[in-house]
Order: sequence, then C-alpha cells, then structure tokens
Amino acid sequence: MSRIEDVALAAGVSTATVSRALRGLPKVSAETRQRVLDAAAELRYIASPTASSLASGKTGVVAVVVPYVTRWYFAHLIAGASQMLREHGYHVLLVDVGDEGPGREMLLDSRLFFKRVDAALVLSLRMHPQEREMLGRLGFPVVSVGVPSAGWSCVRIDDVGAIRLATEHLIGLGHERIAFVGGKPLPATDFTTPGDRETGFRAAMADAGLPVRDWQVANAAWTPAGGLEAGLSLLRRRQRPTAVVVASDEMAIGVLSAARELGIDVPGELSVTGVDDHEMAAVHGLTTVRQPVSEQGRMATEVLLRAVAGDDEGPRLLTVPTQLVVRRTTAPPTGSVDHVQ
Amino acid sequence: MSRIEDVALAAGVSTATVSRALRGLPKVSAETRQRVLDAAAELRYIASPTASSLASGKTGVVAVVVPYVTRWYFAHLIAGASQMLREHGYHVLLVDVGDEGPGREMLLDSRLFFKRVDAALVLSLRMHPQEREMLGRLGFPVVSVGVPSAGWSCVRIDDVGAIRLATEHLIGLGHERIAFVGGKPLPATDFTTPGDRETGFRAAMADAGLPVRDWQVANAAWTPAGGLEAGLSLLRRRQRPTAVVVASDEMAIGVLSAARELGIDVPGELSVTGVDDHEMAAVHGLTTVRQPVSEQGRMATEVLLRAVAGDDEGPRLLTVPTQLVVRRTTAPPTGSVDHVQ
DNA sequence: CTGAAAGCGCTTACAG
DNA sequence: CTGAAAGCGCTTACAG
Repeated sequence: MSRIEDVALAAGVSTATVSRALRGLPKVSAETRQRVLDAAAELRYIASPTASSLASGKTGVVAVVVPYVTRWYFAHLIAGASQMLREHGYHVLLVDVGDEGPGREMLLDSRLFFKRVDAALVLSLRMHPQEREMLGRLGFPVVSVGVPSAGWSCVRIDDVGAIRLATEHLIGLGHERIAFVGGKPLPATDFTTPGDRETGFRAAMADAGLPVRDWQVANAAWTPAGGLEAGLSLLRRRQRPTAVVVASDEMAIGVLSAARELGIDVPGELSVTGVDDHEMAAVHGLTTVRQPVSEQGRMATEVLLRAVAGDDEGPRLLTVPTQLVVRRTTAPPTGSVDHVQ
Repeated sequence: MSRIEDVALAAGVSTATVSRALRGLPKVSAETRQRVLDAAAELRYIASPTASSLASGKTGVVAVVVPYVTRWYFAHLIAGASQMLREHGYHVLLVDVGDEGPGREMLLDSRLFFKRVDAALVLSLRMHPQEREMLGRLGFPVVSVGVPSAGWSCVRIDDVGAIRLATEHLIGLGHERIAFVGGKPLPATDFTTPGDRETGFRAAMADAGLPVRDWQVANAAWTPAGGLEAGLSLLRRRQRPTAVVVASDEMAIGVLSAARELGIDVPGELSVTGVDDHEMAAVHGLTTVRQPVSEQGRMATEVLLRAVAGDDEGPRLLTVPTQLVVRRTTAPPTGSVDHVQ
C-alpha cells in the first residue's frame, strides 16, 4: 500500500501538507488540497490508523462494555450505540466481559483499554470499585447506561415509574389481588433494576391502599423459563392472583405459558403485564411498558461523543420516558363491576 | 504512564531486552527476565498497543462483521466468537454493517479494516462481489459463518438436512397435509438459508411420496410477527394443514400464536415445528431442530486463529450437526391410526 | 499557506 | 544472551 510520502511526492508537496489536506484542516489552499486529494485517490491511499494514533494520541475507537451480548436488552443497546458511533466515524471495540458469577474477579483490565480507545460506554454493568477507579484513571470519557456511577453521565429509564405504570393500569381495571414476578438479577449486571421494579410495584399498591402479602412477590431467574416457573407456583395457589405484574416481557411470556399450561384463561381469569416491548410481546398480545432501548444506546453515545469533543457539560443523569402499551393480556377481573376511575 | 524506556532504565537493560522479556521471547536469561518483569510491575508498565502495532504490523484485533446484532442467531454467533477471541487474547472490532435494504451500497469499506485488524470473521452476511474482493485484497485471513465463499473457510449447519429432520418427524407421526412456513431472507444476510430450508422440506415430502401444492408453502418475514401472519392465513383455509414445518423458532412461535388466536389446539389439531432451539422454544414446548449457534461462532474463530498463526490448512467447509428436540407441539394427526414406522 | 524536523513508543534485523 | 540503531507511518509545533 502507498504511504503518505508517496502521496506527497505525487502531489509535489510535503507530508505535512498531505496530512492537513486529507483531514480537511484549514490553512490549505483550495488548489493544493485538490492536488493532494487527486493524488491520494489515484494511489488509493489510506492512512495507517496505527501510525496516526501513535502520532496524534487519538484512536477513533470507542469501547462498548457489556456483560452479555445475547440478551435482548444488551443486544439492542449495542445496536443503538454501534449505529450512532458508525455514523460519527468511530469504530467499536466490543468488550464482552461475560458472566463470571457473583464472586467474579476483576474482568476489566486496564490493558483492554489503554491507548486503544478514546472513550468507553459501559452498558448496565456491575463493576467492582477497583474497576470503576481503573476506568477513571485511564483518563477518557465514560458514559454508562442503566447504572448511575459517580462522576459519569448515565442514561436510563425510571424503573420504579415503569412498574408503577403497569401496576396502576391493573388497579385501574379493578384488580386488587395482584402479584409481582421480579427477578434475581443476572450476575454481573446492573443490580438496581430488579430492586427498583419491585419498589415500583409496592409503591403503587401502597398508594392504592392494597396490601402486599409475602406470597404476592416472587423472585425468578430473569428469563422466560424463570417466569414459567414462578408463574406455575403462583397460579397453583388456592387463592391465586387475578393479575400478575412481571418485571420483563421475557419473564411475562413465561407466566403466560404457565397460565396456558394450567388452563387459566388470559385475560378472562388472569391479567398479565410485562416491561420492555420485546418483539415477542406483540405476538403474544402482551400488555407491557415500552422502554426505548436502542434509543438509550444512541443517547448515551451522543453524550459520550460530546465529551470526547471536549464539550464537557459535566455528569448528567438522563431519564428517558416509558410508555404503557395496552394489548390483550389485561382486562377487568372476572365478576368485577365496571370500574370508574 | 511509563514507557518502555523507563522500564529499561529501571532494570538496567536496553529497550530491546525489555521488549523481548515482556513478550516471553526466548533468548533472554531467566535472571534478566525477572529483573525486567519486576521493573515493569513496579512501574505499572503497559505497552502502547498503537506503538507496537506500528512496529510489528500486528494489531491483536479481529473484526467481527455482522448485518444485525439484535437478532438471536447473530447475537449468539457474536457471543461465541467474542468469548473465544477473548480467551486467546484478541480484541473484537465489531463491524455492524446494518440493514440498508436490498439495493444497498457498499457497506464494507476497506478503511474499516486496513491496518486495524489481523483477521476478520464474516457472520452470515451477503456481500457484494466487490466487497468480497476488497476483503480478499486486504490480505488477512477471513472465515465466514453461514455463507460459503470461495477461498475462505466456512462454518455452518446443513440447512437442508435440518428441515428434513423436522419434516420426517411429522411424516413419521402420520401427517400428510403438512405446510411449510419459510422466510423471505432479511436484507443483507445470507440468502441461502431460507432457500435451503424450503428445499429440505420439499425433498422430505417428495421422498415420502407426498405432494406439495402451492398453498402449502408460505413466505413470511423472518420474525415472530411474520410467522403470526403466515400462520393466520394458512390456518384460516377451509382445508387447513395438520402440521406446519416452520423455518425458525421465532416464526414458529408466531404460528403458535396464530393457532391460539383461531382456537386451534396444539398438538391436538395441529403440530408445529421450528428450527434453532431459541430460549423461547422450551417455554412454548416447541418441538424443534436445535442448532448450536455460539458453538459455530467459536469454531469459526478457532479456524480463523489457526490461519492467523500461519497453520494454514486451506479453505475448509465445516458442517456442524443439528438435532431434533421433540417437545409438546407435535403429535399424530387427529383421527389417525397408530402409525408404525 | 507550506515545509523541515522532531517525536509518538514500540519491534526487529544486525552485530557482537 | 544483549544492545545500538533503524524503522514502522503518521502528526504537530515551530519557523517562515
């Protein structure tokens, strides 16, 4: 391949001028710039990114750090972020730390990042305090999604409010014996979401003056199978709930399967809600609370790129709105009188 | 941060020796190596990757090129590949080309790769001939998954055989009026899979002497919603099929929803099969043909890394086996006599 | 507006 | 086994 010197020779200028002309820097005459552009095109010149990084200290790469890539939420965050990064000419270094269980060691090593990226996006990842400190010491901008972290901007939804929306919808329909299926968090992910969603449920119930007994709150693995299991045990009770608020669509679909397995009609005998608006939700007619996920990835990237550009606005906490999507898994409880709000 | 010279000074050796010692090269005395290691640890030295790449020509980065990151198949391929790459000390440059529609322009630009990666993994991506040629000219190893491409190794399943497994299972149960829901391929992805799966269906039917009329083969968007739509129109026919072979689990779940919506009992009145063994399949009791996806990502990575290491074994075509998983959506057709194979 | 030259921080023949 | 020195291919003050 041709080097910058070949282009300089061909255009009859110095390598410094080639460098300036090609990067669109000012203070190059239009005529010279054109000569350089022509020569570069002719020679199919591409600047060596490792050489320019070494010289400039900029890499044009952003790290996207995730605990999982296969889960719906993370895949959509990655998609949103990588799309936006690409539009801005950045490359994506995918750091898939994987799930090493609760007693995991330091997964983030500074040599994953050192002089390799200009910034990092941390997607709903639980970090050790040392990992956080290590990332901070690296000296580049960091923005997180899902988990606020001191000193960094964060984009997320209001988890408490999202579940409130679903719970209030059911209360509005006249339900009183409402159960909640929440999650044990996945290892290595944000641990505030499951707790916040339970909090939202309890708060909405309390506001409506409805009691919440222990049996009404179930914990499941954050998967369809987890929802199925929790659903079965909840729905096999003698006095089963008339509605179940589930903390994610994937778990909610598990609860729907449990109802089907037990011959319980939805929404005739049972109402179910989820959170996310997963593509499977529509097909199941699931009433849910939609959160814009790839959008959150894009927003976090925008904030990050502004920080990279030096427009530092200080750490910000951006909460994106969620929205109740009523479909066919919710209805007034059986035998209920029309309920006027 | 400290540079290699600082380490050299501290250890009382030359930078060349530091470089050799730290990379575990031979011809360094044990004693010298230890002195260097100690000094490097003391100074928390990390070699600048851009500097070593410039000097050595190796980047330690592998490009993972995908058309989508949010779809099940791709997310699992990425997970398998990134995990294996990480284990081998490689970094992952995620190139998410996105869906630009059928008339898409060149999405792969050589400046995405030039001097930036040591190799590339191309995951089930339809490429323009020029893109293929461009990748070839870059001169590093390439391995693909899903779509064989002249000159490169490829890892995939036998799509024809996978659908045969499902179809023969249904034929073995006594079904004769079997429909097939296949896919319009997603833009920018492998276009052989949908066709191959239809071929497998037709071949199994032909082998059993069963006719396939036009109405028995439906094309749908490769999504749950697509399966729902195709399922509705298929199951609303006066003479509806007793079984449906669906080309993917996500579409099959859509077909199950269609049956539920029309009040058709599965498997009493209708059998349904999928392909993949998506995590949603188990929860729906879906009989399916399992393909190991992250495994394919890992295998492709292994082949790629051997090529990077110079152990070139020439282009190979690796076909990984699939497996029928019988669950609760398949049964003999209504009114059928016990069928002896 | 343009160029000469130093410098980014490593690796790698080459010589000993 | 070890070192001096060239070289990887750019960018960036600095000078003009």
